[in-house]
Amino acid sequence: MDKLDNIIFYNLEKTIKSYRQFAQANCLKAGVEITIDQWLVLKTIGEYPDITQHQLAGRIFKDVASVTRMIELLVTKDLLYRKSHAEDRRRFTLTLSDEGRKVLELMRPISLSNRRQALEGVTETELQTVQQVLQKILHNVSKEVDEKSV
Amino acid sequence: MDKLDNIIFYNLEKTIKSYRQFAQANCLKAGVEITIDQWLVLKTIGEYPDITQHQLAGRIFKDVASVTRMIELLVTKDLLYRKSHAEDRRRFTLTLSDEGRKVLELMRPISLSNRRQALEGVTETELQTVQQVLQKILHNVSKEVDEKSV
DNA sequence: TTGAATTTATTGATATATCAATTATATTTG
DNA sequence: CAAATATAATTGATATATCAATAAATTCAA
Repeated sequence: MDKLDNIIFYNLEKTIKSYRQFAQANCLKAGVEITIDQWLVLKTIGEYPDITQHQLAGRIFKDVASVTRMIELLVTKDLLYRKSHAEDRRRFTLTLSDEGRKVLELMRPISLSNRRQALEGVTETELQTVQQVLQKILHNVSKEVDEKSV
Repeated sequence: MDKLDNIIFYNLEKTIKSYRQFAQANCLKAGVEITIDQWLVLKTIGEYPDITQHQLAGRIFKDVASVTRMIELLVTKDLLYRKSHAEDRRRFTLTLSDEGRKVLELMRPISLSNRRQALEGVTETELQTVQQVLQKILHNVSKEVDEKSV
């Protein structure tokens, strides 16, 4: 009853880790030298060109400290430029380099195919249920900001 | 269409990370000084007293290297004993200390309550669907050992 | 408009993740 | 049985996770 295998969160972790390994292996196979996490950063910057590192961290559920270091790495790899922000000198403007955009292009079909393969045999209805349940859990575990102020 | 928010794996990660933070915070609140991962190790050793580190790593989807280091830490914290295995000198016998068992006891109600809170409003049917989908995904992304040998 | 509070980001310390190389012991096989 | 192979675990290197402390710039408020 209390066994790990029956615990949904355990299975969630197991699944997501397996998927990550699968996805990572497919990137390498396709010759893209980038981690899934680094891809997430690039992709998010692509979607939100004027994002702060703080917001970025929130989007990809990482710590700002991790984001700082990932960005350093991506800059070193010449996938990303970072320059001081024009209006707010605390911030940085993050811009994809040509190389960075190329990587995103290369990754698009790969990530599509990864997802398609992983979801083979899963119906649209099932998928919706999963998304709903995830939403509920997310809501349940998010800090109830003012539970006591009621 | 291609936006991160629509990707189920992105939402899986988001949910599991939020749950982890929630669970970790509740442990600390209850005064248990242990990470969720360390708890997983202890719990697994409790369930499988004669497990090898290699098997343990498999069970908790971690690398053997990570397991080595986590065990070192748990031994340092006096939650775990490690002694050479009687029959196979490559191995170690891992045994929970009294303190380790106490931590597991303390954690039981906490993890139950964590899960109950997190799953509030999720029906049994939904839960089953999720488990099914996870199983399918897991199957899809697991190495197809002999795809080509057909 | 100055001083306090807030925001943005970095850095240090420690834990975990992952890969590759290595060591020690066991097992298999020629 | 000795040599080759396999298994169990460790170690080093590098990436990421998380917390706390700090620094710099901005905003707010008295």
